[in-house]
Amino acid sequence: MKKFFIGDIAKRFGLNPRTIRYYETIGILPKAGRTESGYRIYTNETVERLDFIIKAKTLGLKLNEIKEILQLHEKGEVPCECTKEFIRKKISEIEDKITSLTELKIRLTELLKLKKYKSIPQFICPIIESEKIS
Amino acid sequence: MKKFFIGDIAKRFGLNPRTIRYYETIGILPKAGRTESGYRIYTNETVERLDFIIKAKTLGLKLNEIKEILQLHEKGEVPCECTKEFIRKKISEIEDKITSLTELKIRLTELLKLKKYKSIPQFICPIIESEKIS
DNA sequence: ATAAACCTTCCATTTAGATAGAAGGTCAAG
DNA sequence: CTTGACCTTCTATCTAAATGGAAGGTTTAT
Repeated sequence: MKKFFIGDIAKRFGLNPRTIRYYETIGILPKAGRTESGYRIYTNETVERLDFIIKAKTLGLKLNEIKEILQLHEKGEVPCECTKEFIRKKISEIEDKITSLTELKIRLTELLKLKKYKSIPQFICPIIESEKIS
Repeated sequence: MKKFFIGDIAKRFGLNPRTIRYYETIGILPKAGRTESGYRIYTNETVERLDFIIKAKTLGLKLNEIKEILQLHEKGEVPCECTKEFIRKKISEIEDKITSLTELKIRLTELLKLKKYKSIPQFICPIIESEKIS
């Protein structure tokens, strides 16, 4: 089996080698094997794990959520229920964010439409201060 | 004119006194006057400034953006153009965020609908790995 | 054999916006 | 006059996810 150094892996995933070491220190990547001189060597197993991590991140999971899933996996459990729970929570957070961003956008757009700023000299910025905060 | 201590102001705005000192250190609040014993004393001017800051924050401006606006104001300029620019940028950011959150939500929702996880034993979590990453 | 390009660890810094602890001085009410 | 609730500064910590620098050892290609 071909051995990979950290730079090979980093390049393959477009990551900084430091990031991969960081993942090891926070425990979402297993401790890498070492060459005689102390260099980390990686096998396909780690590559697959990293692939998993990146997909999960793309889905919006946080590193500590990914860690929980991986820990279930280590214990021999199929983490799908856990993952589903994270995903449900994530969807709900996303909905909340979309709602408040949409409201904010409406407010900001209305602010931009205002024309008569000049008449209120005691304000720092009439755009902001003439806003009716809900 | 009544003098206010930092706690009065903090209470009025629902802030931690530390936050108000923090705002002073980062330069979005002016250096407060002091009593003989060194206590910060606040006047209506600071109260108005803080009110401005909180409204701007509610609009989604970052503290360093607020600082820029305030610096324009100090220089005697009406910062509305600057504010409008921030607001335009903010709206555009919001639109981007809404777009990607919406896409993410669709993907996550589809993942939750999958039923046949068990058939793929070599995966860490089939929900995540059977995902087709764009 | 030597230089470039790696790798290692340790410690610190980044962003953003605060918040916490400690040690000590002050103010106000009873 | 004392007690509790303030206030001060200084330094450190938090989240999240890395990234940077320094000092030093290793590999690889020429």
